[in-house]
Amino acid sequence: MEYNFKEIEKKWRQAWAERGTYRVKEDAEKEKFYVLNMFPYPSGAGLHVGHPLGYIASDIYARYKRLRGYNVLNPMGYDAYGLPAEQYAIQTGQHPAKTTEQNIARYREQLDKIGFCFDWSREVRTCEPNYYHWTQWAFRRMFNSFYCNSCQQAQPIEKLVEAFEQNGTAGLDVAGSEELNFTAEEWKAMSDVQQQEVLMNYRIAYLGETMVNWCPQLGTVLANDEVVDGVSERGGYPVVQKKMKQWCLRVSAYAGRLLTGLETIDWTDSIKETQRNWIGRSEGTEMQFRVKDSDIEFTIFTTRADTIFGVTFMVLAPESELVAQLTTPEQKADVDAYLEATKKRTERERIADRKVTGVFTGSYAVNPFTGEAIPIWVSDYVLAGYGTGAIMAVPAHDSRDYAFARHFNLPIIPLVEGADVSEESFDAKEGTVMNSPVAGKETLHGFSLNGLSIKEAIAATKEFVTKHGMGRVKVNYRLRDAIFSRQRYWGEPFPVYYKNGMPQMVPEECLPIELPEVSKFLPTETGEPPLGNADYWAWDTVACKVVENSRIDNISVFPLELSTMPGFAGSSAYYLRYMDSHNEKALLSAEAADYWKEVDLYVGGSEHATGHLIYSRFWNKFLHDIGVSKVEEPFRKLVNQGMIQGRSNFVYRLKDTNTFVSLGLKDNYDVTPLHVDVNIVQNDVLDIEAFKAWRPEYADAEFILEDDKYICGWAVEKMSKSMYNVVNPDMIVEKYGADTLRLYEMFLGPINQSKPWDSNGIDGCARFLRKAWGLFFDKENLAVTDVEPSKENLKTLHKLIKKVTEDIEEFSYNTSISAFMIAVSELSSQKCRSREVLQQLVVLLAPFAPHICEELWHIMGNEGSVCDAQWPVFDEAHLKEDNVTLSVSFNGKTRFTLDFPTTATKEEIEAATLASEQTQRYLEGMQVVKIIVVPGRIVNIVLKNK
RNA sequence: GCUCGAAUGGUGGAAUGGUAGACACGAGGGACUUAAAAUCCCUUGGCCAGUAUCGGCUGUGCGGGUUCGAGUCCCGCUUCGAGCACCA
Repeated sequence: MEYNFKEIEKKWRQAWAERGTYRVKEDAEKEKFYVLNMFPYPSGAGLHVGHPLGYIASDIYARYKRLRGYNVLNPMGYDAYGLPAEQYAIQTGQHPAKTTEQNIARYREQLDKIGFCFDWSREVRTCEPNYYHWTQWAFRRMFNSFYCNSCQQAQPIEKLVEAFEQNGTAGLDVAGSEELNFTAEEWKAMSDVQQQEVLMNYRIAYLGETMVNWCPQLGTVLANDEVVDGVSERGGYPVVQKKMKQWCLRVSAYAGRLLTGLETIDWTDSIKETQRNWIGRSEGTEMQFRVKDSDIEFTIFTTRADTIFGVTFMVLAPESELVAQLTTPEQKADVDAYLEATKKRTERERIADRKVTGVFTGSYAVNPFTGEAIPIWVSDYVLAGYGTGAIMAVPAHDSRDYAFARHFNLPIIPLVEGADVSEESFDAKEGTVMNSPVAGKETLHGFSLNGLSIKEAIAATKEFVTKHGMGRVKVNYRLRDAIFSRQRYWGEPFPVYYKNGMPQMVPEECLPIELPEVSKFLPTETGEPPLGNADYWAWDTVACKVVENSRIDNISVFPLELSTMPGFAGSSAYYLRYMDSHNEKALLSAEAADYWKEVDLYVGGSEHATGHLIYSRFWNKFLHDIGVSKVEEPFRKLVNQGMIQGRSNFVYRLKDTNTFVSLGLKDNYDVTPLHVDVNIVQNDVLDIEAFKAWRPEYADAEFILEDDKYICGWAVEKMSKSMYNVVNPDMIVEKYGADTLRLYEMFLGPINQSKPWDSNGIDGCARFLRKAWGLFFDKENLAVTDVEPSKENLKTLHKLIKKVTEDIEEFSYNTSISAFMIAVSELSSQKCRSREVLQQLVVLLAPFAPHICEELWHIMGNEGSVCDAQWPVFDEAHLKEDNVTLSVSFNGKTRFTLDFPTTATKEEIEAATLASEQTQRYLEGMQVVKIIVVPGRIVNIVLKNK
């Protein structure tokens, strides 16, 4: 019987949908397993063959786990808010909701053809009110929370108010934007607005005036991970630094937990390392410096407290408030000019030309250890946002300080024995300390580091500084708070209105605040975000609710927040929502959270390492703190699928003609390479008729062929429309079937590796499925019978069970497919007819090729679905043989093989090997030093000359 | 500059320290066919020898080392990829 994949796949697609085969419910009887894919942004271009790679890999795992008896949750949805739909709206006037709807429909159609076991009843879309209700809800809770450093947890803001009323800031260890100090009396004396402003300093979601990445072309601010090399990630437009009032999330408060949490999860080292870099923990010392002839004191941060004796100048960031305080009248003009100049330079320019610039303030600091005066400079190589925005400069042992000292002719004092600082600084943290202090100089309490190793010196200085109240040990993180506002239309609206200039949360029971309709999607004439175009009273749902619940008489005097939330808002807790996606009362029920807990396997691209994967860990930790999420870390195991690149094809046109030269001959002519649609090229051979029909200008093209064929050139490039190298999964499904596509995508190589898509090898997988199908039939009839399986049959089967089970657990799908190919060809040559063996083969193959296996399962007369079969049990006994063949080596070089009974002991093998005729030939004139027997593998005889 | 990862035939890629190149593609040869497609069989890292005899050498980016034995472990490089990058 012919393998008719079109009919089979259509039939089972429908049957699975009708029967709800992939619906899951919480089931206390069964152990749960949660498989998740990073949900896609539905772009207008549809899916290309790269997108399903991860989905197929996780689908195989989900199906496998189900066959092993787990209750598997494998949901899917859409990250539906995003810039492309909005930009399309600006250009065409088409509402983003409509574009998004259409794109989702297309995605769904494509996804359905591949045979995934998604439970679509749990689908979420981030742009739907019943979903973003909970995004707004979480934001609201963050606004009403602060982070307690001593208990490492988010807590309700009321607790903080209570503390202020009793003791002011005394004894508090909480995360804040700035360090504030006030007494309970001072707190009580504050006006309502003043108190609100103080609280804003501590809220986890807060409105803060910070330096932001402003992208004028996009008309919006961007988060740090959305800016690459000083331009926007989307569109590549320039980004400038600008001080603006923006919503922020206090991610930095969670830096410590984000870092230590990495140790508890099963992710690749490279992603963990990337996150560690991004979090950027650095342990150092904060030290106070007094300004000479002044009461002013300021604090610096250093990881190299040991280099205190080599400080020859101090540097302030241009943005630092100290600059104005410390600049002397004589220097004021110079400093002002410098500040003006740095303000004009964008981030990009600062990165591009690292010129050494700076200016002297005219003031001096006092070295707390030696009493020496040290000049204080201003330079933009010191960043305001990190540490305290001020540093002690040690040119001998820091390359940046060194460059600065050289440029401005400042002294350089080496502090490490043998370090040569005549050409460059010595930055390494190894060696023995000297000149600390310089011989004969007096220091505070006679403090000296001379003779210690650098590590010892760092520790000694820390201890001394702490003991004498000169500073404290401090851990700094590079991780910044996330900027959470975007001046865009197509995003979640904030549940916020303003009263007396201070933001107020819309009451919880009024959520969700729905996105209003607008007349146009651009900023307003007064420069407000697009939401400013909404007819104010068109926010009727919002307005009415606010009026009712807050008993506000006239809403129009209380402006609404016009920014929307960024892309990562909706994607930060979607994995929780899948657990209970129809719940209207809560983000999810406690029962659902208790049952599903966390994602056991998360599959997606590594490009989200510093974006989504940080934000959602943060978000989950917050939700964990308030009791919604049951676990500290949301994603237990993470697998990163590689990117599928495009493999472009080229034709070579003779200059100024319509004649094309085949690849092998092109060097003899003057030719221009042109991209050609990969879909009219097979195995690099151009389909000439299709080429002529491709474009009108090629209709009468002529060709210079080799071997009667036109061979195309190729290159690996990004998969994109303009390179004509996009391959759609639909086309592959049409031509070969979904099962072949699934197998081939997995056979391409390890899933975590990036590789170009190349349709060349797909025939091999198609052939394999036809051969597998052929095992079950004799011409037109089912050939499977109840005969006893032969020993060979069982051996082949159990070899396969072992290999496939191990490989799936390790996501090594390409090797398990190889194992299937071997098994099928063995069973085929064994003429296996055994129902027992073939049925187990079907179950093993079902995760990879579900349609064909479901069909075979039913043809063999089984009830139900192959999805609910039992995973075959491996039995070692079937692999045992009477004889084992061992290779015999001399000095590690294999010479011949010998057969031994399986039961032979090491000693018997040794003796028999030595006695054998073949061995004797090699022993002539040699002496046996020793014999190594590795059971089942090798016998190695070590020889030397007599 | 720092951190992490990788390097194996014409191609994608296999190899718990134990016969390197599984499996697949491509290529070459053959069978069937009027022919093509499909299918099946053989060969396929390189060099040499040989086909009456199932043979030899070499080979996993480069240079060392550990080991009876290294693609695999250790040290030092080269190249490529990824992340961070004036973070004190």
